[in-house]
Amino acid sequence: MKIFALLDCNNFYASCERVFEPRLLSRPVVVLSNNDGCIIARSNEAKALGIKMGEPVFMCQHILDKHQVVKRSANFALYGDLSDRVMTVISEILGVPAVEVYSIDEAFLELGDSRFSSPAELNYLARDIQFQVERQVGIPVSIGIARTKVLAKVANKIAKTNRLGVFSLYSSQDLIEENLRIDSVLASFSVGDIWGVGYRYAKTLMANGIHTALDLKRANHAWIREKLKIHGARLQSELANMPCLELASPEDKLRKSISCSRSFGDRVSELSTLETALANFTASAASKLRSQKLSTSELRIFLSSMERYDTLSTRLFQASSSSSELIGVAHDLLYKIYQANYRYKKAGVIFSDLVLADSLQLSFLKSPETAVLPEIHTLKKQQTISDLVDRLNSKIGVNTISWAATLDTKSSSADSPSSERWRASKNHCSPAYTTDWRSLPNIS
DNA sequence: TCTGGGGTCCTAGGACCC
DNA sequence: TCTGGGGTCCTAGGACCC
Repeated sequence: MKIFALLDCNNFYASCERVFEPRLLSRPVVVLSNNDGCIIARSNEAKALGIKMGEPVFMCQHILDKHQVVKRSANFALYGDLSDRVMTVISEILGVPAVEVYSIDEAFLELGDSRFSSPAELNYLARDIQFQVERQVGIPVSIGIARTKVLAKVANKIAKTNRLGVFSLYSSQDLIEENLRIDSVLASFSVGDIWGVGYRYAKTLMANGIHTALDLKRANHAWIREKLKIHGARLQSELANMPCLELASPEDKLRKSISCSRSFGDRVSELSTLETALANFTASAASKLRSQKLSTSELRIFLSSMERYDTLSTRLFQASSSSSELIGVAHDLLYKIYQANYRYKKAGVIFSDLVLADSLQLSFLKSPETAVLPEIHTLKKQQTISDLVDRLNSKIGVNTISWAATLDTKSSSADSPSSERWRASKNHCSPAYTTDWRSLPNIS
């Protein structure tokens, strides 16, 4: 029987900000969403002040001011890079046969086999992992251990809230004894804190007298199956220490969609501004696509204003990852759904039906536009241009070279002090210390 | 008097996660 | 006045096929 560990970085974004700014270590820190609109991460000190996750900044401004809370705009270039480093450290540790990167700040680890490793040995291993990540990357982590993923999540939550570092629900080779101990833990674990039980399910469950994880485990299976569907059935099994979720393999983890969307810094009505914004989103999503060696077969765009939400998608004749081609497609869709007289507040682009670029299937049919058969060398040429742009930008610096359509050249300087009104404001952003040469920290 | 069975594909909506 | 962004999965219903 396998044992799972869930490793979770503590207050990840706030901790990332502290790696290069150690003076923040004892101060309350919050990280803000795009447009500096919402709180998306808090240090322990900020949590203690009562600042809530997802809270709009203007609603807790008084607390931020009063306690001189340090604000940082989200710096995903930095967080993504530190995340990669954490995952690399974990996967190089002996005694961890497999790793599933679950999110930017979490990973499930497989920790050998209960027939060969005692609970004490696995606790020791987890302490070592925690130590290595903190020493090599500078990010504090908590680890939960159990025989199922859901229970490992429970254990992790307990490790985190009680600042234990490591907490295990795999406590004995004797299952009966272990299950008794698990029940005592589940009895004081809120049902809404279980992984997979969100706001709505929690409401339904509590309205029916199910308040703790133990209540859920013991609830009528058919009723749970009806209300929480297949998901609930799995949850009950996992809570009962019977694994039914496995560690996902890298193939399972292949992206099914890639998107890029933004709320605008200001409301936008002009078509030319929307063209520029969508070109930027498309170029950014296409570059993500290429970094994962994928091509997209379907492109969808959406526009939203106060009054309406419009979306339109199209299938590509031939899967592509070429920025210039995809920008053209996005613009064609834009012209079909754009309506003047609306003040748009957000737009985005979504690629789906992704295929691995190296197993690209060429069409046997002629393209409806050009009436020629797609040829491998024209695809290669487009690919080469995009690759070159990616290489220059990663070698010399972000935006060293960009697509003309992404530059705002049309709007006059008269209507707005900034020609990029669609761009969100980011007034408290730390440098991209680890991903841009120009932002390399100086030590003097 | 009698009206099947087995599919696929697509979309929208709803739930969840970090 | 001011409320993010990027994902996944499941289900139901409709249109359509033979």
